[in-house]
Amino acid sequence: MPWDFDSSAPIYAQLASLLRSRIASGEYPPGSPLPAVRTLAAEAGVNPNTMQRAFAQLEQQGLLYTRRTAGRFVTEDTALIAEVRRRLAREKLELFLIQMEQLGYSRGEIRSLLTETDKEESK
Amino acid sequence: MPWDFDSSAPIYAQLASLLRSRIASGEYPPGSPLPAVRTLAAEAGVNPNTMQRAFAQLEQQGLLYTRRTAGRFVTEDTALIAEVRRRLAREKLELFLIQMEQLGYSRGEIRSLLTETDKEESK
Amino acid sequence: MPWDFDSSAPIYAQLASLLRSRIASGEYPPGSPLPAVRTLAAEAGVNPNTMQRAFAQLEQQGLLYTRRTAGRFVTEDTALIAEVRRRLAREKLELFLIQMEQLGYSRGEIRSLLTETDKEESK
Amino acid sequence: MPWDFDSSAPIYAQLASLLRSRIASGEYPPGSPLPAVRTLAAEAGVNPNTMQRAFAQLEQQGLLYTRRTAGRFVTEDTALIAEVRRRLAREKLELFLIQMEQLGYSRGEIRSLLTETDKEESK
DNA sequence: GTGGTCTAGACCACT
DNA sequence: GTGGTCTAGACCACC
Repeated sequence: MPWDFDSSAPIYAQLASLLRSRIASGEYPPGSPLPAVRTLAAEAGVNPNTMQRAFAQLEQQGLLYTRRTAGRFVTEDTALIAEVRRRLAREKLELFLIQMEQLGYSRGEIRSLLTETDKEESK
Repeated sequence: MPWDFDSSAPIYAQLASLLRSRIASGEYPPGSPLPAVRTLAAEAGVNPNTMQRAFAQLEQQGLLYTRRTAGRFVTEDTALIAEVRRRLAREKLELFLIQMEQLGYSRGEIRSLLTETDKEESK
Repeated sequence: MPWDFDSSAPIYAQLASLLRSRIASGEYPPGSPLPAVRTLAAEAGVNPNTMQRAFAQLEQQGLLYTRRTAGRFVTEDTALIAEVRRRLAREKLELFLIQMEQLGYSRGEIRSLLTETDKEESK
Repeated sequence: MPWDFDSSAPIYAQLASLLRSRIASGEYPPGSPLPAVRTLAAEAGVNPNTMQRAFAQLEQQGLLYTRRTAGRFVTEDTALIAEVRRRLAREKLELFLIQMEQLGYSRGEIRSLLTETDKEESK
């Protein structure tokens, strides 16, 4: 039953997902300090509590650690980060492939679409 | 500004998007009659008015037409359908590529990921 | 440095600990419904949010599961419950032994104290 | 009413309790001079007044006495010390037994747990 | 009625 | 200044 509009995941989960991507992509490098909860909360226009909750998810996942009074830091476990990055990429790939197959695209067609855009890029 | 959680598009737009995919993919073939508004609305757990509005969008786009008393039918304009299909695929492709780039994946890496999953499929 | 008063664990952790004991001891049997968050919160004189947080800990630990709109239920995984019960007992035992050793009691003395109280009980 | 989290005893009481244990265990032997209030207060990171108050409790209990200008000394009343030691041990034992009973452990099970740890110790 | 989420604002401990 | 905790009160989705 594909009737499931409104994705509308909780905000804290969406924030967590976003921060996760930033860590995975290296935008927040391993070991680096993260912006303060209040800062990020203000930037995103959410309550600090909500942002806190997002961080809690990442902390539980081991992607960051907290030093009381000093702030939060990205984990130095680059292997973990790499693994998360792979997992995220994999998830996005699968979602993409499913959607394309739903539109009736074969793997071959998808691949040619890809090379097509490559050429456009190089223009 | 990447701070843009959800956006929570209106339900009728989400429904329209879904129906559009079904037409583009051939699940609802050209010229075929569409299920009744009431039926689809009930399936989706949505007010018939909302579903009506979704249909209106598609009709305006030319993807379907109404025959009074007989119901709604998918357009026979296969060229239009094909064009919509291409556009949808293109949109999904771009979104996918942007996400992958955000994770630091190059085109080459993406392509090898693709061929990787190809092999898994054929197992 | 044994100078570390405070104990003062967060309330939600204390609540979680208490509920954990009740599950481990069978006071809340496997599969049984738990009282509503609001009820327990009122009983304990804390904010529902705080009680929620306690439940979240137990849920993460797998000791209970949530059925939206229906309530929370103790897990049916009796093996897990038994394991938690053992762990809790072990922790309390160790704390007790450390304290007794600090007071200069040997294992033999501790054991005889135990049998002493047994006799009192049977009076 | 089992809802009674923390209670968070006043610091001076926690300090008194700790010092009491040290006297009971012989770490501060009968008749021996106690460290200066200021020293202990500094060690514990506490205001000397607070530590003073802890001493006052013990003095009232007869566990130590003050010799003006010379300082504080542990009582020579070994009977009293022994009695306090017994009382403390008894309290801890009872607390432990209550907790274990709450977890559904019988005296027999508790005793076998004890002998179990004995074997581990001797490894 | 249930749980889930979110906000606004507060206080604490630490440094 | 940091993170951590807590409260009070609100709204939502579900059945």
